Amino acid sequence: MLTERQSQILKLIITEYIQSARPVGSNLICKELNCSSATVRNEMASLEELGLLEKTHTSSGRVPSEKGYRYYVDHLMKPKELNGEDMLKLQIIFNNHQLELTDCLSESLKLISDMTNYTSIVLGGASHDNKLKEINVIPIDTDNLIVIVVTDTGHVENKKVTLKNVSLEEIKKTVNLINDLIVGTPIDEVSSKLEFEIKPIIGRYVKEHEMVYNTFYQVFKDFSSKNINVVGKNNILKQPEFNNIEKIRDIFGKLDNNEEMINNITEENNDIKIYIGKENKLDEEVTVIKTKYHTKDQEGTIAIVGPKRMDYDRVVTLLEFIKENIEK
Amino acid sequence: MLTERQSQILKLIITEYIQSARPVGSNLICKELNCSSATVRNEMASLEELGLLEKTHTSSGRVPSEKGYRYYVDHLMKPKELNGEDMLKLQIIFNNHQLELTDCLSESLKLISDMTNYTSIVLGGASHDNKLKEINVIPIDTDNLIVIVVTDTGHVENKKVTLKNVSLEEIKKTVNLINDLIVGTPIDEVSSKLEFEIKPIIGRYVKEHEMVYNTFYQVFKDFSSKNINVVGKNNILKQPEFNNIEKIRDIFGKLDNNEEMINNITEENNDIKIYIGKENKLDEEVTVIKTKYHTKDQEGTIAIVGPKRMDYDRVVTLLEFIKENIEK
DNA sequence: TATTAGCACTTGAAAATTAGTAGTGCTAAT
DNA sequence: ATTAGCACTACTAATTTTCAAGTGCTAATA
Repeated sequence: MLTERQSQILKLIITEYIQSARPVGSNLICKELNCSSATVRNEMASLEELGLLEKTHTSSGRVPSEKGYRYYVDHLMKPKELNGEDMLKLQIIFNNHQLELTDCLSESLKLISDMTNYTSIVLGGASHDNKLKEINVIPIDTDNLIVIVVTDTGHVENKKVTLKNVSLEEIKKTVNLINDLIVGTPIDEVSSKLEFEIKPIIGRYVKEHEMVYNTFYQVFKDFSSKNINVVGKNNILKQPEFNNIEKIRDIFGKLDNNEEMINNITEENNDIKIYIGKENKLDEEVTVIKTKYHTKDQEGTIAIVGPKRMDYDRVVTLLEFIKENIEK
Repeated sequence: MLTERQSQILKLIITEYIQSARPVGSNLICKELNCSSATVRNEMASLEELGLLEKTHTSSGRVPSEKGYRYYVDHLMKPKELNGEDMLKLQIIFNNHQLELTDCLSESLKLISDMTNYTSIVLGGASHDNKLKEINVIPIDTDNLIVIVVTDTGHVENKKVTLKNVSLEEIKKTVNLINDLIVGTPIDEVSSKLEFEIKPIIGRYVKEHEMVYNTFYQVFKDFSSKNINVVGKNNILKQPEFNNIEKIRDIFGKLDNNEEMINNITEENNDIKIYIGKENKLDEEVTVIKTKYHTKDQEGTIAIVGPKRMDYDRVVTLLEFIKENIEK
């Protein structure tokens, strides 16, 4: 456990470093406390001993270690009041009822991204209790048709499919079967229902049943897959830690790899969670702050990615605010 | 007009510079020609006089000027045979008939982007002679419904709209009217037909006709707007001309600004056009090679963006190949 | 016992110097 | 018309110098 003064010093160093990005020396700290720089140096040495601070070289000021950030986040940081101006801008987005939820999220995270110069991610998908409302087919020509799938929350997905040698009538039959038998089913159970309830039946009615089944199966599979939106990628270039091409290429490569992102960013926890450096799966150089959100329509993850030297309390407050606002 | 030897030298310098990215000296050239470096130097001086070459400093080798590239492109470059391996990879994409045209384009340009380390852009929109096939509404709850618009080529767009105090019956009436009166209309004439043929009529049937009209008007307006896809943005980071953060920020900022991109990239010419440096509206530092494509479903622009020191003949050949393949 | 003044020492960053090299233009000879 | 030869230029990379920021330790102090 840290003494009161050690806590103060650690906190000062971290907040200072967060905004200056330069190692913090004892002189700066001792002005804030009523003691000499020598005293501060002694304390700094202890904090370094504890693994909470680091030096960049023997005679440099101190920089927080990952453990230091972790301690700050767990014990020292106190939630910041949301700046009135920021709140106002966000509220304007939330109050625009024209916007669909996903757009609303993207817009507000874009705003946050611009305000903070971090990168945001919106990862969304149909909610688990989203139910199939209806499916519909529209023939285009003899071989091609559009399948449209609608959920009870108004999410629509469409796909153009090619079905050769299958009569429109057979397709309509299949569609009717689906509409009769599995409408109302939660979207992520549709695939199995399709397999166990529809597949055995259409064999009797439909000549090319294997092909038809596969087509619909594919449509639903695409439907339930997640979508991802990475917002304000360029803002991160303003961070001094991304000042060389190697790092930029590296992080941009990762941010652009949707599959990897979905795997690494998806969050199952409903609280705001903070993953510092090695704690996150995306990149050792960054911190990811994220949370799961869910509304009646939809659920997913919103995340902010920035350098470890991140304005933790501000980001947490902003994410909390967004989460609250979209969930109602 | 250049002498034969001047042409040779200019061409050698440009091709060499394109692949080395370093100023080209007289020694390198004289080995290719049967003459001394001094002779080459004299010729280089003339070419510089003509504005086709430049020096980076008094005693440096030569670098092509924009005018030099232009001369190369207009007079010196001869179309390259498409490399067998490249062609094979592209053909695999084109032969995958599962893919919709837009995806096919995006995939092949992604491939080109990875092969060349330039950035590609697919700018697409419904073709002018795309026709409205049908519209459809699906009610979600009392206030919300989904409008689905389908064209004869299988392009589908949907939008969730909120219509308070409007009965489902009234909406259905409007939909039927649209389906009766303007199905078959080219998509970019729909808006005006909506205004002059539907608007006057629904006033009689529908109580909140103003609101209903506006809703549908908005849906079609969204539908006909263009979409843009910038592919392989990160590859351009491998180009030595983008080796400082400023330039990266600058070009990425531009590439991310969709509106600006649509304005600056859209090409109306059916040939492959080359815009070098100041000739293009996107960025002085780059060259844009682009062409308009049109298939029966769709038309738009495909473009490649790279440094002025671009592998012109290769890119032209690749673009030509893609254009040919998608247009059939 | 905790704090602090003071000083020697370390290191990196920036500026200045040096050395080397790739290339030029010009002149005079072929 | 071409070319050998040479003086000259300016960049690049390496090295050195200078400077400031900051440390750790010791000894004095409250």
